[in-house]
Amino acid sequence: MVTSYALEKIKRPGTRLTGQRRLIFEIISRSDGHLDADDIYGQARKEKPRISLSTVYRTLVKFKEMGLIAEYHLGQEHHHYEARHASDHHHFVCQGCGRVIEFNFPVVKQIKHDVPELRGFEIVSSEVNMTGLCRSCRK
Amino acid sequence: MVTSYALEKIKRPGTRLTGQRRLIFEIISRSDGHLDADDIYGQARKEKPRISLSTVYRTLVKFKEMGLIAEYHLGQEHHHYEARHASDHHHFVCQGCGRVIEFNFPVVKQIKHDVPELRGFEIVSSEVNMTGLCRSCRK
DNA sequence: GTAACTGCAAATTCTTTGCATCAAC
DNA sequence: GTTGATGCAAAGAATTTGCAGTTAC
Repeated sequence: MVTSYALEKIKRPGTRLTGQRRLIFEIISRSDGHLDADDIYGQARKEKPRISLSTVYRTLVKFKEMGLIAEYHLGQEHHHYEARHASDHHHFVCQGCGRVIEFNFPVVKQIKHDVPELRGFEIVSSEVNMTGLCRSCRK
Repeated sequence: MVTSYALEKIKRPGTRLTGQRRLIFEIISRSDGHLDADDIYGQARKEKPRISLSTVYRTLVKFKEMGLIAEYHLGQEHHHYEARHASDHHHFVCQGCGRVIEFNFPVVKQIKHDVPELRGFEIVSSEVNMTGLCRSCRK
């Protein structure tokens, strides 16, 4: 059971809370993150076979706009999405095994402190992506 | 005139230095960065009208593999490329005016120091992307 | 009841591939 | 001469859009 507290944000003038949106949000929330649009579509169809891919895409755009989810660009492939809980949570993709390692690092804080070029800016989202080799793949 | 010192890397067994590659490298080098494949194609055609988009893409893949250029995923759009000079150079995209601000920040160093999850990893590339509002757009 | 949302199919955009020809080594 | 690179056209993925019908508010 997913607490849909965050979903209440959806219910505001001009935006409606439909079954499809509720479902998509649930799928993203209960996953470990790193779902792409097609993964979401696949899972959603199990419960609602007539849902369409365009609805998934349109919903993801909405959720992004509303700050409910974050979109990542890992590797050269398509986008991945995850629910926005604690922010400042980033990604390392191993070029050997393809595994994605998540890690925490307070970039925004560090950058506000260390980067004069951005002084006075409002930082809304931040993303750190690294690639390389994990311990096992280094050998 | 672009010093093609870096291009010498290309001349190694199994890889040839063609006019197209020289041209594409020059375009990327002399630009301020943030060219996408189509920008490069457009500029390349001015000098070599019969060059093809596939050559541009194939060349970008080669250059990436060889570490000559870096690929960025700014915003939700397609990829952007720039020559790899000083690394640890990152991007902020203003949601108001669309301007891209570059800044320097030693993420790799910081993360090696601060993030236990990645201890023992070999970090090959790093990318920091931020979005938000620049000073002028905050009003 | 009205405006927002949906499904479907078609369109777009970005990127990759197959193949015959060309050119760097 | 051999093999890697190119141009072209066609295929392929990911994403967006137009529109008529549906549904949340």
